[in-house]
This record gives sequence, structure tokens and C-alpha cells, in this order.
Amino acid sequence: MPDSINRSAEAPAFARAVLDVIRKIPPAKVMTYGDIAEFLERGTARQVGAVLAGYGSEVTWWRVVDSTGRLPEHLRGEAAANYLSEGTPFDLERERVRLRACRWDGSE
DNA sequence: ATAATGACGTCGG
DNA sequence: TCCGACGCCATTA
Repeated sequence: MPDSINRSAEAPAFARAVLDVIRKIPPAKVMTYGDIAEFLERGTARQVGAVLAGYGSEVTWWRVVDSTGRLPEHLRGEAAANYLSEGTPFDLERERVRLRACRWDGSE
């Protein structure tokens, strides 16, 4: 049954997979949109971003950033608060996570 | 069928 | 480092 004709409110398979990965990211660690697509060996960074746009509020969305360690303008404030509270290496000046220090590869 | 869109990524200036 | 131009690809118009 293709997602295109699935009218239920359930998240499509790809979205569920993305959300599951995000739930596994440890506190103070982050993954990029591209990292997630690569980890799943499915989809692209843009598609992962689309999933966050639709279901992001259900997970720890601030632990997913772009390849430069940033998030879109409208989310930076909330994200910064979380980084501060969970101790994520964060550059307050440039409003971006220090990827070199806390990028997570998916291993435990 | 065609075109615009978007929580992206890479590269060149 | 910063920023614009492009490439990318499923979804939406």
C-alpha cells in the first residue's frame, strides 16, 4: 500500500524510521540531516528535513542540525536553551553547535 | 505534465 | 569565514 494513498494519520514508514533514529541520539550529541539519511541508507538530507518539519515536535528535534551545526532562524532560540541545559558544545556567538565535538555516529 | 518548494549539502569566490 | 549558486529529490500546486 503506497503512502500516497494512505489517508490515516499514522506517520509513513520513512518518517517513523527517521524519528526512531532521533530518539536514540544521546543527550549533548547531535546528528546532521545527511547523517540520518546515510545511517538509514534511505532518503536524502532534504527528505529528513521534511520529516522534521512535519513530526519534529514529537522528538528531540534540536539534536538534528544541518552540516554547519545550525537550525533555521525560527528555532534557534529554543534550540539554544536546550543545548545550554544539556551541555551540548555550542557557539553562542554564531548560534551553532560545535559539530567537531559532539557529532554522533550512531554507535553506542 | 510542468513548475515551485523546502528544518539540505557542497563548492567557488 | 561568509555567502550565493547549484544540485538534489519527494511532495505539492
